[in-house]
Amino acid sequence: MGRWLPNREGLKMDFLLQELRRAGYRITDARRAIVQALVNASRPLNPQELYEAARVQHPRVGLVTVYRTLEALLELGMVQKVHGEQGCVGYVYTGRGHRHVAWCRACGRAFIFEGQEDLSSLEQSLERTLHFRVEGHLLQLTGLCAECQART
Amino acid sequence: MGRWLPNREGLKMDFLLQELRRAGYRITDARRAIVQALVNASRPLNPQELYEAARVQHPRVGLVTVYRTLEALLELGMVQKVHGEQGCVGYVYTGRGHRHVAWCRACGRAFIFEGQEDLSSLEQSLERTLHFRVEGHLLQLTGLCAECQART
DNA sequence: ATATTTGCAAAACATTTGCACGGAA
DNA sequence: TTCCGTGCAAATGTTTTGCAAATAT
Repeated sequence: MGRWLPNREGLKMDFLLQELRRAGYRITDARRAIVQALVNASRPLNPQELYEAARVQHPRVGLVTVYRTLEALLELGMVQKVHGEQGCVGYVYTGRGHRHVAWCRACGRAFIFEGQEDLSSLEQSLERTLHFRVEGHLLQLTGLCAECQART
Repeated sequence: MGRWLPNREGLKMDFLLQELRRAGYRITDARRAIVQALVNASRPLNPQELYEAARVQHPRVGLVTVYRTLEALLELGMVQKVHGEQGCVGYVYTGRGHRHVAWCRACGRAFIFEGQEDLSSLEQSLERTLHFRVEGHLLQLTGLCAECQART
């Protein structure tokens, strides 16, 4: 792949920076480094890990700025917290829209996919039986990705 | 309701204590108080809140014991962590089996229901397209319960 | 020019651990 | 009697806050 062509991660990074700018945030070296580390990550990163990854690019960045940037990206719906069986395993870039996450417990990678109308029948059933009006949901899957199944 | 008849919460409490005993845990005053506070709660409680509630029954209980008891109950699948839009809102008794949670953002109550095979089509689709083998999932809903809708 | 953002240090908060005593089985 | 469980205190780990200096717009 020629290095003068933007790769997939470069596109994601530009998109994220655009979204931040559109929302009124300023684009700084710290945010660039954090966003870059995030989209380049092969798996969800927690704040500490993201901090360490961002420091490669921008050594003066502080952990606090990582927290603040994650907060902004969550607010904008660009990033999701990923839950493994034992709790939060980190944050992952999901992009805009209704995305779900499948997390491989073996390699730790997260697979992002569009949330189809999978849950509408469940939601209708809740509405009918409990009269509960569903506004949002958290759906995350854990298991084994194709490669990690093959590796067994 | 006659106080000599076990009420719904009393039955839940007995069940939880039995399950703890079956798993090899000893039944102590601290565990009794914590379990009682948990099943009597009208909404998910965090460790601090559960600690305060348990102290009504057993003032000598320590916060650490609450953490350790919650850990045991989670391990046994008797209790689930409840996630609101902004993060964890506490732990709720769910009983054995595959249960899902709908959390009302207005009154804070959690509604527990059986997990039907809602997700099997989604899981099959993941299997076909990504060859991802789903082993477990986290599904929680947020919205408004019937009473809180009426109250508007 | 000016309002946001940053990084530091410290505070606040949450959770876990070591250990001697107490209590369930 | 035996070993598990307890509560305390302290350690550890995580996230937030106040603030003066740096910087994007």
